Amino acid sequence: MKYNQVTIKDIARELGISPSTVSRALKDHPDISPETKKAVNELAEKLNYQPNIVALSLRQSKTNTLGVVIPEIVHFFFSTVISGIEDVAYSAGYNIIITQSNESLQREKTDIKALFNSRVDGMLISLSRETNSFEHIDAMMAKGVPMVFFDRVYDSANSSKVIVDDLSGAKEATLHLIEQGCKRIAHLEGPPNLDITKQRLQGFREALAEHNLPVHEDLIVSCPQGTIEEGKAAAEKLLKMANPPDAIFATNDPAAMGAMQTIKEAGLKIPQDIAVVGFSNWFFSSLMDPPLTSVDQPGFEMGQEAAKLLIRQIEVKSKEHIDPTPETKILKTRLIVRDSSLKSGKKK
Amino acid sequence: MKYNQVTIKDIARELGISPSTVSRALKDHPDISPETKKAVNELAEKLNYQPNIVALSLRQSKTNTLGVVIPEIVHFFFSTVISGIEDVAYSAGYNIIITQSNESLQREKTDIKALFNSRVDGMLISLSRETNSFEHIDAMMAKGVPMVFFDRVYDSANSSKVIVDDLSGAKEATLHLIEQGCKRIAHLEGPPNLDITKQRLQGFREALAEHNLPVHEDLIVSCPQGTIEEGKAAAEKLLKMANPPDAIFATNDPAAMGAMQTIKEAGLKIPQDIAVVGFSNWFFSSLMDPPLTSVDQPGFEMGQEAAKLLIRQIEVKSKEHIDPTPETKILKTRLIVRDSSLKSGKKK
DNA sequence: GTGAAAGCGCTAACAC
DNA sequence: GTGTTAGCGCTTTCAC
Repeated sequence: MKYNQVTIKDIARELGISPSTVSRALKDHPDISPETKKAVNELAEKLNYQPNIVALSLRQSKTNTLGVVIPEIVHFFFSTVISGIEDVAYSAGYNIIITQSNESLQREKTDIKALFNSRVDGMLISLSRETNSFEHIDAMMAKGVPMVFFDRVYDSANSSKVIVDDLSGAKEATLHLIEQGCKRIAHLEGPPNLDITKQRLQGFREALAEHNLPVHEDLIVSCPQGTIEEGKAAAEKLLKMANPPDAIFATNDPAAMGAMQTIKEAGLKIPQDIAVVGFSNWFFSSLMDPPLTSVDQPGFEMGQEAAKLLIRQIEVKSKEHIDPTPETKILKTRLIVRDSSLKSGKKK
Repeated sequence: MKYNQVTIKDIARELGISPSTVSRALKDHPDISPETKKAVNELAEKLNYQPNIVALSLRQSKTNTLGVVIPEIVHFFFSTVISGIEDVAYSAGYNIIITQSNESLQREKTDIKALFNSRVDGMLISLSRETNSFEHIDAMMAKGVPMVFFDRVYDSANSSKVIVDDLSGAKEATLHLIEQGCKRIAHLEGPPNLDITKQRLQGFREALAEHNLPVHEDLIVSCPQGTIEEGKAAAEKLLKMANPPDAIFATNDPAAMGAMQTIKEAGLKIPQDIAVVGFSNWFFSSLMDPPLTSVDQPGFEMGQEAAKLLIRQIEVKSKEHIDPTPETKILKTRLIVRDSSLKSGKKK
């Protein structure tokens, strides 16, 4: 902005001293005499001087800004992550620039390039659903841009990332169902190309194996888009079976909701006739009817951890002039049980 | 960032020409010969030259960045607004810097100052719940910083704003209940200091008046924090009355949810025994059981309109060197009826 | 058609 | 203790 903003020069002129003295006085440099400091600070206050960060950024080749590339902002999980990022960034004196790829690889590329042009000090990235090539990422890493991936990560040896322990989370949820006496547990899968889908299925399998329960492959139903409709369709299919399941483990929010709707419409009780657990977040799940027991994903914490990792990386790099070794942080999920008061009727 | 990024100078040196020529060639200046342009562009491509936006910003006193100050990011409505802002900003070539005040006046002040120091070209602001003094805003306006307020606006003559027509929305929702045959309609109010709270109550009153229905003041219950618990408490109080209401108009999401829970727990049917409408957004409301008829708030559109207004203001100001006249944009809500199939049992 | 020079606002050697 | 100078990367007069 122009708006003839007051600069260090204005203060210098008015006080009959040089701009560098003003600069030093403002940052409390030991060389400057107390009187000068006082005069400068008072005038700065009076004129409401505000340092021009853009000039500073150019001068120091450091913008104190983090770029964020996220698939979509309007999503409970991602907005929670942003909030966590903002929290840490604010405390550390960084701004955040948000871009959303809208799940498009093309947009993701454009966004990353734009962030680079803005000379952000580092980037926090969650890949789009479409992303299957990584030259745009590799190019940035080659330039030495600090990057931290979260949730939808780039699985490369030399990139830092923050992920959720999906396998353990899924296992824990499945064990909960088993403890309640469920024997035939269905599994609603998510998008096939995502790693988390595999992890969650694996956790499901491990829980069954631990209790010597067979895995019925026909009880594993795919919900590739993660929509309510898919959840409904899946539940309809399952209910029609000769030997329907006594529980459903839905690995995404909307599918769980859809399934619950269908079950209730069929006149069945949750969890007495069919128990349902979800893989989602406490907020939505608590609103379901009945409230859904679910695996809580620590979005806020993920944002915080990712930002911390990135900031550490940026600062190590600028001070020690070495590339810090990539780190991976795995966050635990938390099973939030909301059907405990109901399960007694079911336990055998 | 340092990362010895290639600059215009590098290209100039390699080609044995001057930086100014390179600059002109890159922006297709008519003076430059086709051969020079070709050489420059090819080398730029080869070296993967990326212009340094920070230098550009300093030079032109224009950052192509919009600052956003929002009470909280993790909120369906606000994240939707951000998405709308991002949409328009991206198309117009602007970055957005997000800050969240966390409903704190102090944070709001800090955020606004930080954005100013970053020399954003303009600001999009939704006030914190605490904000009751406006010097920090006035100071920025005095400096000539373009600002547009949205949703929680600064009600000053010379500020642009985008708001929702809460009065009409509330009226429409109430009329819907009246048409269904409801006679004793309760009103759950929101935070008392917000203007929207008054508007919504006013709309409610007008609808009743239009149908010559009395306003029962004891059916107006305050839910100042807008929490689920408050909604429950309010419903409990209402159900205990000698002559309980036959409908509840809840002016915020969580209160509607809480009320619905209490009503269902009391063994009453929605909407046959008590109809409920909310003032919220389609997404949440569709998940309720039964799905909630509600007044949809156009968050995405609000973000878009606010960003458009701001960008127009910025560009007018920079071109014509005049302060554009403030504009107010009032967006219509949309009543989403989800109880139409159920109401027949109720109509008298 | 191209180059030289100045300047956006700030800081950091280097002088004295 | 303070001033002078140079420069971050870029654009833009003003020369020629």
